[in-house]
Amino acid sequence: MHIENVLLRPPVTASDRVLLEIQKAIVEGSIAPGSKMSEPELAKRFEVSRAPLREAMARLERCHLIERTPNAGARVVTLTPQGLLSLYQLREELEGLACRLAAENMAEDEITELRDLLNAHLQTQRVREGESYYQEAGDLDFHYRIILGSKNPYLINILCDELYFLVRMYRVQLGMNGPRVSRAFDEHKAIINAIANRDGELADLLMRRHIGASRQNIEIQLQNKGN
Amino acid sequence: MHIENVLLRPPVTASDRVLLEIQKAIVEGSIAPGSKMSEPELAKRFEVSRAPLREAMARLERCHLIERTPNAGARVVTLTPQGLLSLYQLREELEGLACRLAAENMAEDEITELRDLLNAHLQTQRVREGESYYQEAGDLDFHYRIILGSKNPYLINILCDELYFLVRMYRVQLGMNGPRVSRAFDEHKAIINAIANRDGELADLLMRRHIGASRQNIEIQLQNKGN
DNA sequence: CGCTACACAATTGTCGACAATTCTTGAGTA
DNA sequence: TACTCAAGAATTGTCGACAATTGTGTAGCG
Repeated sequence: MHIENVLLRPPVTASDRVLLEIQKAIVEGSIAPGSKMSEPELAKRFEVSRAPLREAMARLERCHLIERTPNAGARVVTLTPQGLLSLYQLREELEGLACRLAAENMAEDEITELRDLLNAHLQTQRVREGESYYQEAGDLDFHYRIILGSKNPYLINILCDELYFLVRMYRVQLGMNGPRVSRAFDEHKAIINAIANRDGELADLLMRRHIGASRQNIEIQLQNKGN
Repeated sequence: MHIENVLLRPPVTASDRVLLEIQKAIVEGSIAPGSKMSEPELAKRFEVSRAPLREAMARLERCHLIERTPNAGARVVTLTPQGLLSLYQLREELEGLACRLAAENMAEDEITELRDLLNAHLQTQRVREGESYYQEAGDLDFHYRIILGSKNPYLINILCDELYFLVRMYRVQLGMNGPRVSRAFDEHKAIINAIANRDGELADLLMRRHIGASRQNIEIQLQNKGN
């Protein structure tokens, strides 16, 4: 049920397929941060020509997973405290806006679905206590739906296609499975209520806090790792 | 003095050159909104192979100037009231954030330069009353510097590389040269003062208003055109 | 007359090879 | 020993041709 790629079509072309594979590899760290992305090497490894590979790399750059310099090649991004801060500053603002717009624009049945989703996640969460993947998937699902509910195509594009892979990369590589889980559920519930009441201002505020708390959580992990 | 492409390198490669040419053509309307972007045709017209052309088109999609569908090709975007609204909703939020961050992070000499810039524009504005190009360039220059002053790389990328070409496209194709010019200068001045006083909250608010006013201005033009 | 299905044309996606640029290595010199 | 510079190797950028897919027009059928 996890919405993997919102605006990205099902991998119809070879470039799409390679993109998904490399995205996964980078997010999960099996291609190490900072490592060089050699076109001949990757082309051979994923069994495609360099043409679709380069197309995929262009899209990897678009979602900030790699950095290219002309005539010199590309490297996987490295995770830094400053980068995390910059990313979450943006997320707070953008997802706050998304919430406000969702409170105005979401259809009633979309809100109902969102509620059902949260309940379903609460069930699986109790059963599979601590399995961080499901929890992460559930959280992303929740955020995705609200973002889509904003009905603002540019906002959707930026958050779902360009920023969220990096968010996932930070989470996955820092191993997010702390005690924040149950609190996050409560926060999600409050946000849904605000949206259902069409209180955009409150939904905005709650989402900003929610993301702010999430950032603090990750910052702690990052500092622990640094020491 | 007009900062054309902030993060885009000088056109070192053929793909870069073609990108700049097509960007200009689309923004200025010499390639009509909604028209089909035929790869063979464009490749011949701009005297490159299809490889760099496709790379350029990938980047055009990134800044929302064209829309691609796999195996079917690309079309130039069409300007709509909804699109304008979505775009400016985002801009308000993002440039507000940029202002707040700029108030925190801009160096003193950067602020001084910004002041000088505004004064210089005021001079040329008096001389060349009504020449909308300079006025538009001046306005963009102002916004660019503040965005850069935020020191948030993701924010800079989104605004300068992905959204601003569309903003320009709306302005240029709707012929923005109304009576808003002098008011805009005053608003710019107030924003600079807030930044210089390190009052991020006020700078944020003023920028949101400034952009909101700009949106209303364009909306009027768009409605006039619709009738 | 309208609809479906097939074949053809045109366009997009992919491939392998060549050109241009950058990185590396090692010789030479101060 | 440290530095400069040049030649070689490797990588990226570009090209032209082929494969795969989509759109179109036409013929056939209901």
